Amino acid sequence: MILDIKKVERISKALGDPYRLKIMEMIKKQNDNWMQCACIADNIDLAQSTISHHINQLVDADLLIAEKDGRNAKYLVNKEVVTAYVNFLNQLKG
Amino acid sequence: MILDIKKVERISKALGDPYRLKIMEMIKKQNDNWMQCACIADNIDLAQSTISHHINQLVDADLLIAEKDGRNAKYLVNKEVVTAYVNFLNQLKG
DNA sequence: TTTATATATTTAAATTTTTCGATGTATTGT
DNA sequence: ACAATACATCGAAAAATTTAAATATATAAA
Repeated sequence: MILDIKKVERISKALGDPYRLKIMEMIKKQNDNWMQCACIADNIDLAQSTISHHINQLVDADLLIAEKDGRNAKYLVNKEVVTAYVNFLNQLKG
Repeated sequence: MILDIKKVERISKALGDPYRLKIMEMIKKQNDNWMQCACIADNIDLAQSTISHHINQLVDADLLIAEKDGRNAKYLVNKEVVTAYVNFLNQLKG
């Protein structure tokens, strides 16, 4: 998968915030890489609407895959996109 | 080299801007990876002070290594930091 | 030494992002 | 049907970022 430059910008911007980085790391640490929204909110000291906004940015950047499960939301790290982003970065090394 | 989370944030933020991404790509494309500030300014339609500000953010994040050469400034992609950033990202895949 | 050149810094305005409270929507449980 | 739960969206204030003009600094050239 090859990312266009606008996508690289979105991904970078999404990763350029301490709370969003924390969210990514929390989800990574789950055994199956899945995490429920409510559990994320339990571990971050921000208003629910603010957390929702942050998660949205990660999903918009395709760093997270969102799935609805009844009234819950679950999130998974999108490995394919992380790999594509890494490939872009490796290019920068020439 | 292992980056702390604050550094990862700075690097991500530095890469989260179209002009800064363009600067990184321009420098990468040079045969020896070096590029003069004036040459960068020639290729980007922003005020000189704005470009200086953008370059500063890339240097602050250690994505670029700056070197003074008389009254000129030259910049080099810091491969070691890019590699460390890539390592952090690969971790996110679990 | 005076002038020109290359880059950095300061200041302030414009824009974007972050944040939260309030409200909306959809789903589950009683 | 009604209340409770989980998450999303809206609107507005606060904070951070981007931008450029003006100015400063440092080096080179005449």
